[in-house]
Amino acid sequence: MTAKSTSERILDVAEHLVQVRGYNAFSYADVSKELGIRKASLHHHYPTKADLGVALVTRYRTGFLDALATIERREDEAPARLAAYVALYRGVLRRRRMCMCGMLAADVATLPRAMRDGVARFFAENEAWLARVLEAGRSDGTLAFDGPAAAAAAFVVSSLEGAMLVARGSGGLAPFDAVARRTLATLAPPPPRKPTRRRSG
Amino acid sequence: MTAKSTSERILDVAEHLVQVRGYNAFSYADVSKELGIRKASLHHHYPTKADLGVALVTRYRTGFLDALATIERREDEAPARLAAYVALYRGVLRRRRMCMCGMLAADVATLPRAMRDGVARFFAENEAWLARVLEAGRSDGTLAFDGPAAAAAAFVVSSLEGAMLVARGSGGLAPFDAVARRTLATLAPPPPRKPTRRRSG
DNA sequence: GTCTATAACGAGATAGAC
DNA sequence: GTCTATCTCGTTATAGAC
Repeated sequence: MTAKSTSERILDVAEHLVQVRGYNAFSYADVSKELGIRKASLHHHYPTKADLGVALVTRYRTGFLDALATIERREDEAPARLAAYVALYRGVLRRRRMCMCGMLAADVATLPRAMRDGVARFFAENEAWLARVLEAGRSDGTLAFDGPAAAAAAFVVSSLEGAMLVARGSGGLAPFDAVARRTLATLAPPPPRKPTRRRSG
Repeated sequence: MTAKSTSERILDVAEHLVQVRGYNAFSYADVSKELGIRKASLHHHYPTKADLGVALVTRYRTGFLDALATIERREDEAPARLAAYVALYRGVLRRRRMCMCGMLAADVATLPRAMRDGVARFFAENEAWLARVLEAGRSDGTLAFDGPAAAAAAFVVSSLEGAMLVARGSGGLAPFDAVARRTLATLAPPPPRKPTRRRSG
């Protein structure tokens, strides 16, 4: 564990600020205060706010890809992979943050093009990964759903992003968990036989 | 149709700006330009931006309640009411906007308390209305789902808000429609008998 | 109710010393 | 790579004439 470079610590602080306040509600001054370093020094690492924003999106997106790869190494079954995917989101919310790209999706009309492209790519990559997992689960019978896997994947991403968004405005983890459980239940295979009318959630 | 008062036209423009850019990315200058009226005049109607923000949330929230009441007058069956509810969201997205309270939910950390309370109330009222519709539908057999109606209602709101959010970043109406259809399918009663394995979505 | 004028502040950004 | 100093602009907000 080498000590973090200044440019990385800038990204850490800026990422947190974007996840909590949004892209347009944080400033170099905020990062400066938090890091105990002057504004001008920040501009040395990221000349413009757009540069910082692009670095932020790129790191977040590739970090997420890494996390997805880790899930695939650790879990073999589709349902376990799905659960780990949900846990990824839950971990963000537990730290009282919103998914950074969900946040940026709200700000999208005000973002430089390179950032917008990064955000779109984040969602595309998430859905592609999920679609693969879902399709595999349907093939081996551990999951069940109708229609294209890509559509089911988009549904999962939307539900989770929406659950985070709404949970921030209302409650916290409990509402998120309820929505997440319901989303996963959508993909569960039907019970073997003789449905004795038991609660599924 | 009486001519709109200036204070209402201010709300119209500000609402649009919030839905597209977010609360922290619009200014009195933007509204001023759009309306052809000086910034100082805006302050006559809404002394501070917080005042404007609170008026914005209140009007949006009560307007939504009116729309829900209209749905209940026009549609008798739970599935039709649900479909009309989804159409409400779709209409917002079709105009290339995001649900204003979904937008404000992203900005929540930067909002004055009165606005936060309004946003929370918006979601609470939406979920309460939906829960009533869902419970009625389950009672008369036009809908089917497990668990408390309130949980299913929260799930619907989250999915739709998330679908709007993600659709803005990626595609447009088509991805939203796909998610909405899938969300509604979650609440559909099982087909009568002999499921001949046909696509449900 | 709308205007001109202006205050007070914070934003993103740059120059140049160390 | 960090600093001080400074610039320019946009922001919210106020005072007071019309």
